[in-house]
Amino acid sequence: MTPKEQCVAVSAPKYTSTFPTRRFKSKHVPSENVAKKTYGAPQTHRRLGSDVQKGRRRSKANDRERHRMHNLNSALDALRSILPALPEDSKLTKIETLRFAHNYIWALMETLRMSDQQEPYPSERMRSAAEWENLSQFTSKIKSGQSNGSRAQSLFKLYVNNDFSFGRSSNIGSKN
DNA sequence: TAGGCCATCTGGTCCT
DNA sequence: AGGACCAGATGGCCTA
Repeated sequence: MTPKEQCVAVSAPKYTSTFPTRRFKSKHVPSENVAKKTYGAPQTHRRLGSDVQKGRRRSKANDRERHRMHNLNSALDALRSILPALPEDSKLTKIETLRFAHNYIWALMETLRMSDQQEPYPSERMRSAAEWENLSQFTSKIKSGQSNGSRAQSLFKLYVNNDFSFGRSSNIGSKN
């Protein structure tokens, strides 16, 4: 098995995502014979035991870790499924999903707060009227189904790549 | 081709 | 002792 084939086999997930990926198209080939990657010599072992025992423990730990990460990904998929999405846009990355969820929750809370207090203006935490305009434009476009225009696209990116909830819409490490 | 994103393996640490 | 969690390492795929 070539290194490439080996890695593809190793990467084969046992779960199936409900979302098409934007950047990762059918790269994973389901395989029951998951090859083991070979890394450098093992470092000091805290636990004693035969190599066979250690091998079994490692294999079980790998299975658990894989399962744990699949659960984490399933939770992320569930989160994606309840977030508004642009029709032609495909799956958000993990970090985009978390940022968007963070901003979206905050926007909903801000909307509730304003309706409770009958305030026509955003809170002082909102940086500017333009910022509020962006937020309300985006939510209204989502609600009206007009979320496929270029304006909506740019607003969507604004939501995904910025953090609105700390008084300033700080860019939080996005490359965009 | 470089950089981003991902799945997986791995060893260490903490908890039950 | 064993499981959960975490971060680093590794290498493949995809896009700009």
